[in-house]
Amino acid sequence: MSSHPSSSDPSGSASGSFHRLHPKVQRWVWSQGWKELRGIQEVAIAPIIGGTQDVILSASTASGKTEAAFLPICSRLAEDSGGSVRAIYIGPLKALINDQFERLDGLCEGLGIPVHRWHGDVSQGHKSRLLKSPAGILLITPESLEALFIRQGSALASLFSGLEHIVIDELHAFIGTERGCQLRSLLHRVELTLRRNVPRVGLSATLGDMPLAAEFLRPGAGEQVTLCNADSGGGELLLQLRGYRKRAPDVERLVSGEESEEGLPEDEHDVGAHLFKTLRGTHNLVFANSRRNVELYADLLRRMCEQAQLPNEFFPHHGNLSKELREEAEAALKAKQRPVNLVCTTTLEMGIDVGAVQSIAQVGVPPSVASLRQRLGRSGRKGGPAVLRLYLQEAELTKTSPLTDQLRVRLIQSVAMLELLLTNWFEPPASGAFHFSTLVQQLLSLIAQHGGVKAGEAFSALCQEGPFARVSREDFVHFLRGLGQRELLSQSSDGTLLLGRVGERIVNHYSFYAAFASVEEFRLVASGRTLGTMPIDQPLFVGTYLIFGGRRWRVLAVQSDEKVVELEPAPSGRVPMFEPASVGGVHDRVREQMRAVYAGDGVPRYLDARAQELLAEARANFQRWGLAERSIITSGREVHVFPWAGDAVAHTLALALQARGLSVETLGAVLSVEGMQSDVEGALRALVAEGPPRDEALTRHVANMALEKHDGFVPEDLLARDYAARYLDVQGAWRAAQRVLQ
DNA sequence: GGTGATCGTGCGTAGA
Repeated sequence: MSSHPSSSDPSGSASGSFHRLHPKVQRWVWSQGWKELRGIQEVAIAPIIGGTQDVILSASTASGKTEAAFLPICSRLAEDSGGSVRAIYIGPLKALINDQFERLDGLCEGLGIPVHRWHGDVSQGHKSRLLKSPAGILLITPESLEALFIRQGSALASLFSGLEHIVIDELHAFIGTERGCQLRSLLHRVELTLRRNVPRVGLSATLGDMPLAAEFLRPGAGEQVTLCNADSGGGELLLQLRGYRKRAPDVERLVSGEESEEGLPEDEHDVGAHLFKTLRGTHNLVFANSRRNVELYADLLRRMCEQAQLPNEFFPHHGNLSKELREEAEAALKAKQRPVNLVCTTTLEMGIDVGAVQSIAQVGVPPSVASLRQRLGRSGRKGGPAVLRLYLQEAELTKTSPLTDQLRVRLIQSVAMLELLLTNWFEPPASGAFHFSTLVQQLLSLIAQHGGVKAGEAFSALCQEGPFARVSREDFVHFLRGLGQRELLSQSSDGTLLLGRVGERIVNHYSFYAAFASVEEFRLVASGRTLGTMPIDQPLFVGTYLIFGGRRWRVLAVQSDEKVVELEPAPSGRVPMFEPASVGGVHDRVREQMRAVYAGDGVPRYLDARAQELLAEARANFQRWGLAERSIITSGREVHVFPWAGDAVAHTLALALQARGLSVETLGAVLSVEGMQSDVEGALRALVAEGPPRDEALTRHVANMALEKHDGFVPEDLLARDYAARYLDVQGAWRAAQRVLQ
């Protein structure tokens, strides 16, 4: 082992937890040349090394959270790590597992602790070796753990017999999702199999609501979870919001399919020109909201490099690009040997470490304050300020401009979100769903694991004590009957639940292991090289142009059976015509803040001159329509209702008006209703008088409620309840109706 | 003069 620096010995650190680590682990720390343990590593030792507590480690990106969890865990395993798998690490991404495997292997090698990784890209040979002589640490995805339950159900108890720790990385990515629900169920089923609890450690960078995260980590006993928080606190933030005017679309040009000389409208050029000027020569991330915009800007910026006779510095990065193209881009950014900018979707919000970047650019309305915060965390490490530039386009106004353009809702929503970001508020994760789709999966998986289960046992394992605690016994019986009718289940003469004909088929296909739904995608190939995949929902013709991988292509052939599109390089690409006002579920707080921005007169210092103009226009139009005093206005044949509340309230209100025979369109912040204002007011008054509407009265008007993977098997009434819990807010809508009428 | 509405994650086995 290497030298022991005496003056800056890690054992000299303040709280002195270092000495509790195993001597070999201490030696590894010295060998790394670390002067001291990081804050989170220091505080994590005591609660984890005891081997009995559930722990959440919350600290910023690249703060050494993995080591914080595994220095104490490895200390416990250093003398003996055999007999069975002794610690499980669960990661949301294969790439993250590969990263952590490299890091952990270095630590564990000298300790004689075997480290195994297990996911879809790991060879059968490695997997069978672990099954033959299980030991040490297992790094695995939730899906592969699911596969273990189904394929190795009877061997699981011995495989995990001596399990002492379960570590969950990127905990926040699981909270409130189908995948997170699946994970909770799997963790619970591990403990049922072993007939004892196994301490859990959750790792995360951004956990706003710690009690909620703790309850997710250990359902029913969240208050007993030890919270270790070592965030350095908010550093300096440099912020700018840049406004742009977008010309009204030239219909003639759009109809004829003709494009401006450079193939793009000038508006994108303005944003692109500023991005090019400010970012080139350094390392930055550009978040562009959709894969389509990522491709658009990556292509534009690459061509600007060409024009300036520079080597390309801009690369696209999104989930449909092939692994090779993504890894090339990530490696180039991480290496920092030459200037590299990645134009990306949410792919670079979390996960693998690409190192700190100079700045973050956000093009278009951010999806949420929470994701903005996460994105910001990628810049300004090592003491420097975090830099965020937000680019926003608003349409040039004409006599017929729609109300949302007149009110500059994109700009105002972005200002509202930045204001909330500055007060340190961000959206809590979704909660309240029943997750019936994942209950289908977990029930079938439980049956496959044991070869069959009694209904009472299944209810107790999954609902009573498991993650589906909100499902009553009565509902469960109804649910089982529905699955029986659809041949997912059958029942033996002694009442044991078995897989039915359909159940057998879906469980035995590998696509069963994931809890989330996926769309059918085409593979894009150019001269034998796979560029990536793309969901294609409309017919593609030979000769069609498209942009992908940051370049322009022409379709040569479409092979529908093989789901392959063959491409050749092309000089021009199609451009999107419209940009949605916002994406995803906007929170109540954001819309309340928007109203405050409209009604106020302060001008945030981070607005550039054009953005200030647009803000002034928005406020003038807000006043002109009298929206400070009222929330219903009539324009032409449309009545506009402003509930100043989030998407759940707006959606509920729209359904309630539809239930009264009105034709309603939801445009984010505004509901547009066809008809007379008096009719709309009458409907709202009736709604207020009758009290909060019942779910069933509203979901009747929803065309498609089956949105999750196995929803098609769930009885209609249960599905409606799940839909209402996820997407509606009846109390909020009732209060909003009262406010609107005031 | 008026469309369209996000992103991302994952996978076993047999047989050639």
